[in-house]
Amino acid sequence: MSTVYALHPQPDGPYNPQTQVCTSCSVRQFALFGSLDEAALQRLHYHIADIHLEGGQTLYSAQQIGSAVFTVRSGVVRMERSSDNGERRVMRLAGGTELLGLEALLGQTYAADAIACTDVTVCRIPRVLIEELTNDRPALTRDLMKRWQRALDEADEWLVELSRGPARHRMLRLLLKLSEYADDRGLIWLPTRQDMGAMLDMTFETASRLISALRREAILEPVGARQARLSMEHLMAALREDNAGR
Amino acid sequence: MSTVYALHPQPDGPYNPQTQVCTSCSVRQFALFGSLDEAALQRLHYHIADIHLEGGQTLYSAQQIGSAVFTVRSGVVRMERSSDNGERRVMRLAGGTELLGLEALLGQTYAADAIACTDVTVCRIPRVLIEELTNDRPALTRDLMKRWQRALDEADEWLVELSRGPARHRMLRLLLKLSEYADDRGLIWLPTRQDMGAMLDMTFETASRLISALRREAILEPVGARQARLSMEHLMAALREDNAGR
DNA sequence: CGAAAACTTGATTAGCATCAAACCAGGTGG
DNA sequence: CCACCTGGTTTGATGCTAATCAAGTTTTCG
Repeated sequence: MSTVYALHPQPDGPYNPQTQVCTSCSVRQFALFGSLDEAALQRLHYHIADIHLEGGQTLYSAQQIGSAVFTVRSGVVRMERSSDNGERRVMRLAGGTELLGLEALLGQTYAADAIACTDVTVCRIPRVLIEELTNDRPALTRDLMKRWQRALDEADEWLVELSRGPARHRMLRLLLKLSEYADDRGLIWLPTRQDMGAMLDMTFETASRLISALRREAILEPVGARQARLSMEHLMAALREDNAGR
Repeated sequence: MSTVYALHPQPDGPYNPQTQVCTSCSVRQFALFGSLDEAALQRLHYHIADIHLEGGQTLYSAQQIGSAVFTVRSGVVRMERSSDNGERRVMRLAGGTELLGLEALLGQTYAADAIACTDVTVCRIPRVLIEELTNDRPALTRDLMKRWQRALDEADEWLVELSRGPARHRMLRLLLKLSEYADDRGLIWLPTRQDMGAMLDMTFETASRLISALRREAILEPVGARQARLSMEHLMAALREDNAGR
């Protein structure tokens, strides 16, 4: 069911080892190599692979020895940890231009599972390539540090905004977070109730009740099974009201 | 009440601008400059200040423009954010050899308040000094990246271990975390009930009830007002039992 | 010593978990 | 094609956990 590309990228299937893909990459100016010119890209000795995943597939797993980082080009990826007794906790989400698996650059194992929520395209960037580039490109290290800081900011946000207060408040904040990853038609990805529970530390029944309530309040309108349209005005109003009442 | 040293270190009082302090620093081999030899330390143009804080004093505040990072040499510091309506959330703790305020190196404002929990000694390391050193010491950048990763690991741990599950479980995990910062006599710093509430997202009454219960169970024995002795065996037993029951 | 802050404990209530049942959509095999 | 199954979802009934409100005690500090 779930395929892992972190260690053994296959030369066929979703794997596409053309470095040229970078020069035309839609997220390049925001991504890691935004500061590199085309000449520098041509000189790369190692392959940047283009990977496609369907929702539910695993990009990499916690405890694996990581030999690459990944730039998300489209779709949403969730970072989660699950304990031996089957309990899951989604720690954060990652969307366009985000860089995942930074710990691999330090020779550490991956700290969490990275699982595609929607259909996802990512670039696999080998660690050795980063090492090669940083030798003559000190600007890249600063870029990497900014990536770490961004990950840290996200972690803090989940701690402060999504792990605190009553269930309804947490759900509203989650919807706000999901709106950051809305597609071009303005639709957000709507997780399963189980996943919502793992994100917000509540049971799936509670998540279901909350979503039903928000639908009745016209904050949310499901579109198909895994998507929804948000009314940002109603959402914002609900959040304000929610903040006022504490 | 709370003094801020981040922007304007005073030449008198707790401020001690001797670079020599580094060569004899008790945490140097674990800290940022562990890899620097004495000659390199002598060449530093900028002062590393030695700062002493009492419990409750602020090291720096969120939103300040940071011009320095800080190495904790002794004591415990808490990182917290408080919203305009007075709600606080402690995001994590930092103890010996930890490096705080990394975001200052990227020209960002501090992301949280850093407040001394116990009496604390820290080194103030100006950003310009780091910049100077990284020019001819690429190993330092890798060291910095490890610091970022460590902060991220801590953030993840708080998310997974201390922001999830029933109140008693979170309190037990907090005590385990506090045991990492035990002093030489084996005593842990015991936060106020308010602070426990801000760390674990519960009311101070609930925190008080839990601590009282744990005292009755001999997991915890208060020593003075702000300290306690832990029975690690009892604590571990309680945690196992707690994990089994879910 | 007196006031303020922190802590403890009790009574009540609200919010969420748990247990349970029914519903629905998509997929499989007869 | 339909019966069936499975996994996700919804909703209801009930109970437990932790918030809230309240009072009293201890500690701290000017």
